[in-house]
Amino acid sequence: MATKVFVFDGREGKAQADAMKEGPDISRLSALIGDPARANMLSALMAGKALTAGELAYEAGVSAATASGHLRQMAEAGLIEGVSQGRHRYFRLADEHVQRALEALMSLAAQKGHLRSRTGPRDPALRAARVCYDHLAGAQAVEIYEVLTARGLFAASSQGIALSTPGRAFFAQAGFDVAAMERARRPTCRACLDWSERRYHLAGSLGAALLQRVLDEGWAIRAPDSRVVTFREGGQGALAALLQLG
Amino acid sequence: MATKVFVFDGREGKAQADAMKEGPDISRLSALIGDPARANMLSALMAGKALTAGELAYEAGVSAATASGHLRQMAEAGLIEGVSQGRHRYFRLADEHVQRALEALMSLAAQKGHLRSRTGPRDPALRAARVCYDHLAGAQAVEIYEVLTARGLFAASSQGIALSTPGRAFFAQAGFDVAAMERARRPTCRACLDWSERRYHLAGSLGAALLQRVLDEGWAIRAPDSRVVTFREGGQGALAALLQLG
DNA sequence: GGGATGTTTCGGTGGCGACCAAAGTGTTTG
DNA sequence: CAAACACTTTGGTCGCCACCGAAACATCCC
Repeated sequence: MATKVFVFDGREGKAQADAMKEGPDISRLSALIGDPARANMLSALMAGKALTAGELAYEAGVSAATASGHLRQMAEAGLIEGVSQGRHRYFRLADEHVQRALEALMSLAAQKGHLRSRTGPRDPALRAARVCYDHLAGAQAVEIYEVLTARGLFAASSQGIALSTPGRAFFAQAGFDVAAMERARRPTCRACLDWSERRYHLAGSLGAALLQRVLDEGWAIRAPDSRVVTFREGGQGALAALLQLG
Repeated sequence: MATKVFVFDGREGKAQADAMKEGPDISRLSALIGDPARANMLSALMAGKALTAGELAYEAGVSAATASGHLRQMAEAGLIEGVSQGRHRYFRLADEHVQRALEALMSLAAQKGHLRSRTGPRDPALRAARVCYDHLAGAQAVEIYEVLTARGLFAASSQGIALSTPGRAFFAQAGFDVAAMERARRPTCRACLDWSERRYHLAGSLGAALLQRVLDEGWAIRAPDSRVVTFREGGQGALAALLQLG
């Protein structure tokens, strides 16, 4: 017993483990996400809409008191942000980093067979076209992204993807202020993994601008209490014409 | 009180929450990752090397008995895989999906200020060049990726990035069997977020082939007990010449 | 064979945290 | 102003899980 490598008495062990950590503290955030009630809240927030504390309590299946505690913890950890509005308090995911990490976890869980049920939203309208944060998602959005990609409008960049030279010209000609977008800090283009389709769609400031255009032009309207995007008669065609699809 | 929206009695709430889940069960895996001991083990495995149960127990700062239990749980959940070799049992991350999810969590934790200490590995040699799974990582790898990207060798694809037409020609001419890679199921190119640099480097079968070439040609050697890659005299230049850098 | 080393199983202990009810704070409505 | 509503805080209970020691396998080395 002379050469025992390390001793545990419940205290030294902990201290050593602490000293050993060098990377980011992955466990704190994961433990937060790991509670079923909190995970349900986060999943509900993945839709991109802000929800009240009461709605989140309902989603999680816990009492308002318990939910409040959970929300405080997640807000302190930087996973979510809450803004008070009257007697309600609205919560949303803090930023897209959180969204991306949750996406990765959901994708992993699905791939590992740890899924609780079917993939993605069951509502056909949701699968077809919906809002993801501030851009368009769903089968249509995936299709659009793939067609544009096949046309060579996006190039790989050190940050992910970016507009290629023809892409820059194309979107400028389509009426987007590409130059302003590329000056801003936010990435112009980002490939965002689609929740229901498991393929990519367009995000970033260009993706947001595209959704804005669709709504501004009245080609589609956003349902007030869901993230469904409903195209009006001719809206699809107008969007296809703008992007010169097929 | 006629229109009370929902009732909690502690049992209906739970049942309701279960029925409500539709997405993947994100909480199970997150709870596993959320324990500090398990998170330390996973962080240690992020280097890509297989480690024995004892080594992982030491990394986590827990007894061998406790570690064994943790490892069993993570293996059952599909996070890690263990192979017995003699009286040792070697564990590694199950696949690159796990790696990607952990990367996303580490990135998020770092960005949220939840880091326990400095970013990435402290060892300068590790920061410069190391192995990430089966490809090259570190400052050099990031630099290489950015130069190649700036030359337009990669294009955005529906799967992430892919070889552009000039890229395909370039690598074929450099002696890589590009056609075979693109026939295989594994993505030829993938942008992998670099642990220490926080920027992308090249992964996928092309990234693996590149590392293989570097090792085969004797331009660099892989240290036996770490993931450091040490370039020999002239190795850097030979690699730069192959890729026509600078 | 025997002894050292590595890993797992078993039994029992302890502590952390999720949970709710009830009371407290702030906001809207009548 | 009072009453209803939305949320948060407090106090206390309970269950789960990480943890260890000891013992049981398993494997290698001499």
